[in-house]
Amino acid sequence: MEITGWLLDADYIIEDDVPIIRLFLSTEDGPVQARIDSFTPYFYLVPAEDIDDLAEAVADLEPEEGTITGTEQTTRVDNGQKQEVLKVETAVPPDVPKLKDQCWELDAVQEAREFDIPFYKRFLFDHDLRPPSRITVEGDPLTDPSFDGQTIAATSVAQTETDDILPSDTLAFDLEVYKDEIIMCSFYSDGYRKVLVNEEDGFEAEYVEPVASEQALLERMMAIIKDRDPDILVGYNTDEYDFDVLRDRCEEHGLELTIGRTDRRVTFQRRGRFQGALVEGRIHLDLYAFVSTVMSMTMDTETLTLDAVAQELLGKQKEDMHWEDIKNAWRDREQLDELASYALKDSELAYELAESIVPQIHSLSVLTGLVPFDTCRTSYGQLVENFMIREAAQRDILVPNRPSQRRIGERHSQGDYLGGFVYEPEEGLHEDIAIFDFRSLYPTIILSHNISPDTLDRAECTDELAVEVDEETYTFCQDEQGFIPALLDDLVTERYEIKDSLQELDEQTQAYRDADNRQNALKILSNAFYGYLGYASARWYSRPSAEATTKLGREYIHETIDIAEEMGFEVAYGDTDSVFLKGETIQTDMDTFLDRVNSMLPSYMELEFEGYFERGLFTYTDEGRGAKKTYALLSPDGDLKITGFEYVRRDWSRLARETQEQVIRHVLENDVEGAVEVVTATIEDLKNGDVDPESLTIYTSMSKRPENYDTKAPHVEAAKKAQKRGHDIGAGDTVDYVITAGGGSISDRAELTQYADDYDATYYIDKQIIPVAHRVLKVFGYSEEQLRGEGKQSGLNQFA
DNA sequence: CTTGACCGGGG
DNA sequence: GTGTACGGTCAAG
Repeated sequence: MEITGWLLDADYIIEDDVPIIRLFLSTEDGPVQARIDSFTPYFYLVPAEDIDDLAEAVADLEPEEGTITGTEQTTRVDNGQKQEVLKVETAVPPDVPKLKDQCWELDAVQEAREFDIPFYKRFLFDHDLRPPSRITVEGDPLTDPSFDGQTIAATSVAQTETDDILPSDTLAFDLEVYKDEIIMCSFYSDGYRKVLVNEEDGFEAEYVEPVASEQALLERMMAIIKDRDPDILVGYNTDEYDFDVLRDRCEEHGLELTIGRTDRRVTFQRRGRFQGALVEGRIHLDLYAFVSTVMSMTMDTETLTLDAVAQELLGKQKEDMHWEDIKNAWRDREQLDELASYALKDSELAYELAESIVPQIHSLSVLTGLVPFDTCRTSYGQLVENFMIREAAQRDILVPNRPSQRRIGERHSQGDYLGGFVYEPEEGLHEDIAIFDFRSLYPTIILSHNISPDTLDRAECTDELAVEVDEETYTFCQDEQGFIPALLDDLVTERYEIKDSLQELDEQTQAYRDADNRQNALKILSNAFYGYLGYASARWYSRPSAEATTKLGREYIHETIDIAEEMGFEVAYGDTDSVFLKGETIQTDMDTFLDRVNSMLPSYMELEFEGYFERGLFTYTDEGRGAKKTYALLSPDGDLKITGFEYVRRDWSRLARETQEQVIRHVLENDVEGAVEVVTATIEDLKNGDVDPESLTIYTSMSKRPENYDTKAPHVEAAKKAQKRGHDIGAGDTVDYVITAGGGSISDRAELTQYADDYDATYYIDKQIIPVAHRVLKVFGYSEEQLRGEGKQSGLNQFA
């Protein structure tokens, strides 16, 4: 029989000493497990000298551990050169590491290769499967009571359409815990809301289901997941928190945590510093894992709390209930419906985040060939590397070995190399700024200059590109396209095509969203190659390639600046791939400028017009030089774009942040006096006690329990005082406090916001408002004293 | 200035 | 499990 379905996940098991690949599918007729028993584990040996000598030595080998089931002489491409290798096949995957060690000791062996690629990945890469798109399997039905669905013994597997990606069938969940016991478990899905509550009385909401005990809650929770049987299970920080709790509590009650489609319990896959909770037969995605590893790079928020991430991506907030309130409410059995609603909200946010994030994970999976479980938890470096390994398999390229710890240390100890060029701005206000930037600068440099470890310093080459970096000269052979440029060629070309086609699609359609996710995945991956070349743990690490890339980037920016200056524009600022230009004729001469720059650029590279701004503010550093990476821009429609002002952080009060934004806005609207007035008025309000203490709150997280601090710090003292009032504050809690009026040190007067009846105006003026305002207004000659409303001559700080 | 410990998210 | 992979910040040395 033949079955077509979306490939959710893959793994392998060993039965009767035979490795069996298991593919978990979702089909229109329900879950399917396809088992393949014909795939053989293998690795490669590179001969020290002669391939026949090597083959003979391996044939004579009597392994102490593991079984060699066959060998084959074949040819692969190694660092751009043809290389004869011996493919060694083993009985089971665990034999591979054992046998490669024994083989590597043979004199005839130079080195072993491709011995550490997990068996299920090897299978997916070699068959060019792209989870979670659709595949077709052929074979006979099989009885397997351990799987909740149909099982078939597959004899053939093939990818069908890669653009037919798994439709959403998602269940979000979240736990609430009090004193190490689960008190609530919420679920959210399309048309489904449920909060299980370990408390039988007092709840009104229709979605609440009371249960009699924690054990009953766990049993009901597992039953709900099995009953709803979702392909995808999501949550926020579920790998490191919720599943940890579930494991512990199930153990406590003697329950098995089985919520997958097999009879196996949830397993925890250690991967360096993270663990992933694997639910067999489904895709468990921890949205925090993907947000923190991949998405945070392009996000504005500094913290990756569910609240902040939902705020930025969805424009929505969690309900306004603090952890302290939750504990108290539960302890006193008060506001129970608010509690349930809070619990539900977290699942709802996770579900809504999943609607936008999961398709991105899927697109990256289709591109890299990783299963969504892995894509969700993989760093940029691993994403690139897995993509390269799969492409290497398709091109008969021999994958380099991972560097040893010693080698990684050596790479680190080489220190940093020069990055992008940053133009030091002249401080003050600049008018009429046009910003231009290079479209995908580093990917297009690598592509158009054929920068790659396998084109570097080639012995026989007719067309060489020399790049001088410091004292060194690196040459990249232009005769044939290198491995990395070839990959980027595909990625960049496809992305440009999709970007073009997007313009003809309606944004509301699924086709648009699919194409947009695909182009975003292409962008994420292609932008990660440059970083990968300089990543010390990379198999294809090439510091010369990374250095040459930034060197060429600096050259292109300099040439762009030269052309701009020749044309009479003034350069206000520039950073790595962008230039900020000024000049009365900038609007009319823009096309000429772009033409001149673009005509000097090689193919693929392009300078684009990014935007026009009426005014820009640049500050200077304490040394009196133009501050790089710190500026504010005002667009013609009144939008502010603020970059790098360090006071715009959570460890500053909201009043300070808002004051700085207002000051910047006034200054950009050519109203410096108005900016000063904002400061003066804010100071007056503070002095008169007219400011809401909420806007003075400062947030700091506790790294340890309050009593374990040796030093006296405001947040620690506030926490200690709160403890005396009966609060339970532990390591990891975020403390929100206000500096109150009165005598003693700052720390003595720090109180949790809820207990702050007043505030210390002097503190907020001197330590919060003046610094953020002065940061901007010093550019216009204002001293801190002047902003405080004192005569410059006084020089005394009366508030000290 | 360099080195080592700590931290992220969750309740 | 064909295991075990981060990067930034901050206090101490």
